[in-house]
Amino acid sequence: MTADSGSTRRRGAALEADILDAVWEELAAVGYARLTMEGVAARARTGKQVLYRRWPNRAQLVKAALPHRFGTIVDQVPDTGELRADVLGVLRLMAERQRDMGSDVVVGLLGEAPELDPTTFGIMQDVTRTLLERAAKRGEIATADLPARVITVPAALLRYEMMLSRTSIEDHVLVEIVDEVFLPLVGRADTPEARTSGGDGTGL
Amino acid sequence: MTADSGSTRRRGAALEADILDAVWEELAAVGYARLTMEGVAARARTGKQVLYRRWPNRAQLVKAALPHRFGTIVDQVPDTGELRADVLGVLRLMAERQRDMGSDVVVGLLGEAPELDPTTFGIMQDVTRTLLERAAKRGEIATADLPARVITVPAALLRYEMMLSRTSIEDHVLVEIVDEVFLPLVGRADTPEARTSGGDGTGL
DNA sequence: GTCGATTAGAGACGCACCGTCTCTAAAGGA
DNA sequence: TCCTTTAGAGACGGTGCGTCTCTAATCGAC
Repeated sequence: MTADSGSTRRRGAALEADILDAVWEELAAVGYARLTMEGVAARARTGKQVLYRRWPNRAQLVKAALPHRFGTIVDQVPDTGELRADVLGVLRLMAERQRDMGSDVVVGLLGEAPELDPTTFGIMQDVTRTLLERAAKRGEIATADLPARVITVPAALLRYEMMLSRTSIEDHVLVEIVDEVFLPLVGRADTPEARTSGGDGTGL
Repeated sequence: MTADSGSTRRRGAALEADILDAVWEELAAVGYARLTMEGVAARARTGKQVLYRRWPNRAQLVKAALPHRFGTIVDQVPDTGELRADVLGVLRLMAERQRDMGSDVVVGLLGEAPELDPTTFGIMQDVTRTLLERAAKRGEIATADLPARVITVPAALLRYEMMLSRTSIEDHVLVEIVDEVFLPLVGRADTPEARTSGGDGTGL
């Protein structure tokens, strides 16, 4: 639906942008599982060869469409002055993205692109570490010097949830991850026993 | 490689068992991504129709092959008298299974079988709860009455790790999940600050 | 033991999509 | 203006899907 580019023949970056838009529309129309190179080419009004000249396969094509649509998450990290709100904000960003792109994209990509992992998934560790360091500087937590395993917990739990559920993630899940797991783990000053019984996590 | 069944025509349960064995061999030979119905049929020396008569698609077929190979995990839950060893034991069981079936099976199944989740994945919550209740009864932890979100943490983190990594999970990852995340969360009596700096988790 | 219902084994079939290849002509730079 | 690049279009062989058809082996009923 990129409106123009009606009659003239597109090239280079402009063509590429149209193609990635088409990927996005195709994703919305049929989902990742039934997205085909031919479908994308048709929607972008171009030939398959044009696609294959740029990306070796479906997974790489879709992977390229994501930042084209979203930009990097690093530019959108919240800074509210409170750790809980920061982490929750980041998780909400992730959930929102997944809602936009359809629930089967992440697991689909993962299944097809073994080499996808490090760049795409490693970023969240840096983001979370940044939030922790800010919180430590504010005195909100004792130290940001936590094991990588702990730092990656919120993103890992959320992504696991995303991969399992075909539907979009409800907000209370994010709240639970933060309040029942992450904050207790990082030892935030004012929530030592926030997790006594089976609360539904919607409080606060 | 089920040895016999050389000349006579198989039927019913015996045939089914041979097919599921063939699935397993095919999985080992080519991995989930390149496993085909035709390949399985050929290896089991039968026709595709025999497969389709029993399972509607590849995902269901493979899903059926897993318990045929492994049995249910519920029958193998360890009971060592110590929470840490119990949880670690269960995680090792999961990791071992994944090592056996190939790293791409879980994510592959997940991508193709939306309806797979609840039965297959929900079991770990009950297992972990059982371990916690035993520990509580022993007085090792204050209470087993923890939020579901916390109880599912170890299995969730491990499965996330399994889905990301193409290779098999190293044992120190399991140790980290238990020592740096799970035990601190359930508030085990004797490990209040086991998580000061970036320990490698191999201790003990 | 014979008969009838079931279903295994084998393969052909049309279909969808893959990834490659070829060709013409439009675009853009020198 | 010419020349290089490459878009747009489609054909191609190949693979695997899921369906369908046919023969004959097997099993249960009697």
